[in-house]
Amino acid sequence: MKESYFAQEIEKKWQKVWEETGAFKTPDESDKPKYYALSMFPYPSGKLHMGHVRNYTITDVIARFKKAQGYNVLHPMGWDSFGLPAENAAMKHGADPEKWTVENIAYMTKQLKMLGLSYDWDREVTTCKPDYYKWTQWLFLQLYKKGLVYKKEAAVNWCDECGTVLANEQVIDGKCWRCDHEVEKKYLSQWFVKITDYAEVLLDDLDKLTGWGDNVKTMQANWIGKSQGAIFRFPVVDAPNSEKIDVPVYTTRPDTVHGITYLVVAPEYKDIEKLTTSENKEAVDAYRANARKMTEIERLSTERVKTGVPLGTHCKNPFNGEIFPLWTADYALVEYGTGAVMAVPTHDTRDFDFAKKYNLPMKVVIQNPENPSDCKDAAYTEPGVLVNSGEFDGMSNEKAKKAITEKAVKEGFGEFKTQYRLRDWLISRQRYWGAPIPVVYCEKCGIQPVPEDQLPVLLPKDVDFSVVGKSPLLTSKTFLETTCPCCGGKAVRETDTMDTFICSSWYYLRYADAKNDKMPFAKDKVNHWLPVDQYVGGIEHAILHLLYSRFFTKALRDLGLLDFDEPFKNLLTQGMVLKDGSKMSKSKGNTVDPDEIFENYGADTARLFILSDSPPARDFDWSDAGVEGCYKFLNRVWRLVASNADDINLKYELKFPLKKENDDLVRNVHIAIKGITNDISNDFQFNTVISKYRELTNAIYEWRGKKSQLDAEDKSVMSFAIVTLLKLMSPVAVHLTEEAWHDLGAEGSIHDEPWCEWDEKLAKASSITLVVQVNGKVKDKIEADEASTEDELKALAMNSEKVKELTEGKTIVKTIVVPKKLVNIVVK
RNA sequence: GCCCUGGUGGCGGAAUCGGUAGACGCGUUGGACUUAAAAUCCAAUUGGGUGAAUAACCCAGUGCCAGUUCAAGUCUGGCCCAGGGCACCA
Repeated sequence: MKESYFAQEIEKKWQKVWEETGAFKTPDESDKPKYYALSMFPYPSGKLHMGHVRNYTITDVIARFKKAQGYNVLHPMGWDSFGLPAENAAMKHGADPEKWTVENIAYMTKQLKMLGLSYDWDREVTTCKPDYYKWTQWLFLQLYKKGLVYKKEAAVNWCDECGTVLANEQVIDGKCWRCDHEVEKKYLSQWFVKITDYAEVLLDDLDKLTGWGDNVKTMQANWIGKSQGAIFRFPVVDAPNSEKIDVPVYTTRPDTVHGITYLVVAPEYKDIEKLTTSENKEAVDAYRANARKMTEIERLSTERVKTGVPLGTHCKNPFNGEIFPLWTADYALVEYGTGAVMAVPTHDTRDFDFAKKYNLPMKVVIQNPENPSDCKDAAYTEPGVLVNSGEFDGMSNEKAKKAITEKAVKEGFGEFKTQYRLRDWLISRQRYWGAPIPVVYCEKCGIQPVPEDQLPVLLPKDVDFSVVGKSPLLTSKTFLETTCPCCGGKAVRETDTMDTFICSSWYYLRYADAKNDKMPFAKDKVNHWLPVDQYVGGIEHAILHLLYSRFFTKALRDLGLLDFDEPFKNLLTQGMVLKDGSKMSKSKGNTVDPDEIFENYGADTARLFILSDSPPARDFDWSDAGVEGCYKFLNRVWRLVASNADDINLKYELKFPLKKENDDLVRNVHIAIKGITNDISNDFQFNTVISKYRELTNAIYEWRGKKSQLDAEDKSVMSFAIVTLLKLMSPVAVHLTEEAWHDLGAEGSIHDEPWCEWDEKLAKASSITLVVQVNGKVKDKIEADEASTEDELKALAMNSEKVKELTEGKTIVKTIVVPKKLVNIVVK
C-alpha cells in the first residue's frame, strides 16, 4: 500500500472501474425493498457551483447509506434543459441553443462523474430532447382534454427583458424571478393551467406531508391563501339609464355589514362604466387610464397613500336600507374576490385610511363592551359585540358572521363563499427554447389540439433569434404553416412554448421508466418507485416547483395514469452555500470553482467538507481553511491504514474476553457505529457523523500509539476498528475507502458491503462517570460500575470528600438519584 | 402588519428524556521533530476572580426579563434581535 494519499489518481481509477462494471445500475426487479433518493435536477448553465455539489453530495450519501442498509435504491440524474439562458446565449453568439445546452450538459456530466456520484446514468432524463418533450406535450393534451388547460384573454405579467409573460409565482416583489427586471401588466390571450381546481386539496394534503418542514408547508399554505367569508350583492339605486344592476362583494367580515359607508370597485372592474354617471366619467376614465399605466412596483410604492374617485352612483344596503356611494380605487384588486369591496372604515384599517383621506362617514358596529372605542383615530379590528346592527345587536361578532350570512342567503342577496389567493398557472411563453404547445389554429375549426400520433411537435431549426418582443418561432416558415387535423385545410401552429416548470413538474416520474417510447411512463413502474422517498433541493423552490409538481401528480392520478397523490414523501431543503457571510455569486466575486477543489484536493475532500460544518438544512459557510482541514483528515486516515496495512486482516476474529484497552477500543467502535447510524437516520445530520469519524480515528491512533508490539489479539482488534472505520466512511469518502479496501486485499467493492451493525451491550461504556451535585451544582465526578444500584450510587456520593466537606453541619433535605448518571444532594 | 426559522466561545457548530454546557473541527498561542521549512505530533484555548504558582479553588455564563423544578441551552409566560416568506387578498 502506498504511503501517501494520491487523491486524483485514486479517484480517476475508481470512477473508470465503476463506470465499466456498471456499479450503480438500478434494476426494476429486486427482492429488496425500494428506496428513491432524488436531487432536484439542474439547469445546465455551464458549470457546477457549490450549491450543486452540496445538494448532490447529500443525496448521494443518503443513496449509498440506504443501499448498504439493503434497499434497492433508485438514484437518477437529469437536466432541466429548456429555458432562457440557452436562447440568450444563442442571440449573443449566433449559436444554436441546442448546441449550447448539449455542450453544457457534457461538461457538467463530466464534473458530476468527477464527484463520484452513484447515478444510474441509463435513466438520464433531458427535458429538451424530443423523446422527453414528446411526453410533455402528450401530458399537456391530456390536461387539455380534461378541461385543465384553457386559453383566455387576461391581464398578465410581462417581463420586457425576457420578452415573455410570467406566472404569478415567478413575480417576486414586482420583479422577474430570473432577471430582476420590473414586471408590467399586459392584456394578452394566453394558455393557463387550472391549478385553482386543486387549491383545496393542495392545501388539505399538506397535512399528509409529515416528512416536509413547516417552513415549506406554511409558505405553500400562504400562497394558496384560503379564506372563508360571504358574497353580498348590493343593488344600485341610481344607475345611468335606470339600469337594474347589482354589485357583488366578497368579505371575510359579514359581521360588519351594517357599518358600510361606501363601496369600492377596482379600476379594471368589468361593469365600471355602467356604474359611472356622465358627470363623473371624465375623472373616472382618467383615474383608470393612470392605474393601467402603473407597473406593479409603482402600485406597491404607493402602498400607504390610497387614491380613488367617486363614480357618482349609489347602492342600497339591504340589511338596513342605508344608501352609500360607489367609488373606484386601486386598493381593490380586480383578480381577487369579485373585484369589489364593501368598505367599513370603523373596522378595517385600509377602509379607515381611505375614509379619513376623502372625509367619508364612519359608523361603529362592533364594540368591546369593556373598553368601547369610537374609532375616531383607528379602526377597531378586534373581536367584540355588535351594535347599531338592528336585530343582531348584542351578538358576538363571531356568531354574527354566520347569522348575518344566513339571513342574506335566506333573502336571496348573498351566500357563503370560500376564496383562494392562488391564481391559475400561466404557462405560455413567447420564447423558442421550450416545449412547443401542441395546438394549431384553423380559420374554420378554431383551436385544434395536435393529434397524439403527430407528436412530438418538433422545434424547427430555421429561426431568427434577433427578433424582439415576439417569439422567434414566428420567423420559422417550416414550423408556422401546417394543416388542420380536423378539416385538412390551412392552419397555423401555436408559437408559444410551455413554461419550463411544466417540464420539471413530471421528470421525477420519467426516471421510473426513462426509455419508454409508448407512454410517458408505465403505470406499474411509477407505482412501484414513487413516491420519492427522499427529495433534496433548495428552498427557493418551496412554492414554484414543489407546488406545480404536487398539482401534476394529483392531476395525473385523476387521469388514471398513476395511483398516488403526493410525489415527495420526505423533503430536505438544504441551506445555501455562503462565502464570507453572503451567498456565492459571480457579481460578488466570492465563488469557489468545484473544478479547482477537485484538482487541488480531490472529490473526497470536497464531499467531506461540504457535509462537515453545518447541518444540511442550514446555510453553509465555505472556508478555505476548512477544506484544508478535511484534506488533512483524509490523509490522517490514509496514514492510519497504510502504516498498519501489514497487520490488518480482513478476516479478523474477535475472541472475548479482551484485554482492557482492547475492550475499550472495541466499545468505541460500537459507539461510533451506533452514533453514525442514528445521526444519518435522524434528519441526515452529516456534520455530527463526520465529527464521529474523527473521534473514532483519534481513538484508534491513541490506542495504536500505546503499543510498540502487536500480538494476535491486538491485530484482530485493530483490523476490526480500521475496517469498520472504512465502511462507515465509505458513503462519504467513496474513492479513498475503495482504494484502501482493495489494498487490504478485498475482492469486491466496499460499496457492496452491508452497513455495519452494533451490539447494544458493547455500545455502552463499561463504567459510568457518576456526577455528584450539591444543591444542583456539580461538585465531584466518580467512576462507578455500570450496574450499580441507586443505593450504591448514593453511598458512593456520600462518601466523596467534597460532599463530606460541603454537607458538614448541614441538614440533608433530600437526595435525588438518576440511575447511571447523577446524584444530587440538597442541603440546608 | 401576518406567518415561518433561528439566537450557545474568536469562528462553524455539539449537547435522545430537563441531569457534567461548549463534542468535533477551524483559528490562535506555546512546545517537540528539523540545519531550516513543509508535513506530522503534543499541549493550552468561555469570561472574571483568589493564589508566588505548574497546583488548587471560587463566581458568572447558552439574546433579555420572570416563572416551574432538587436540577433549565432544553419546559411555561412576556419581550428583544437577525434571516426568510407573504402582503392594499377585503
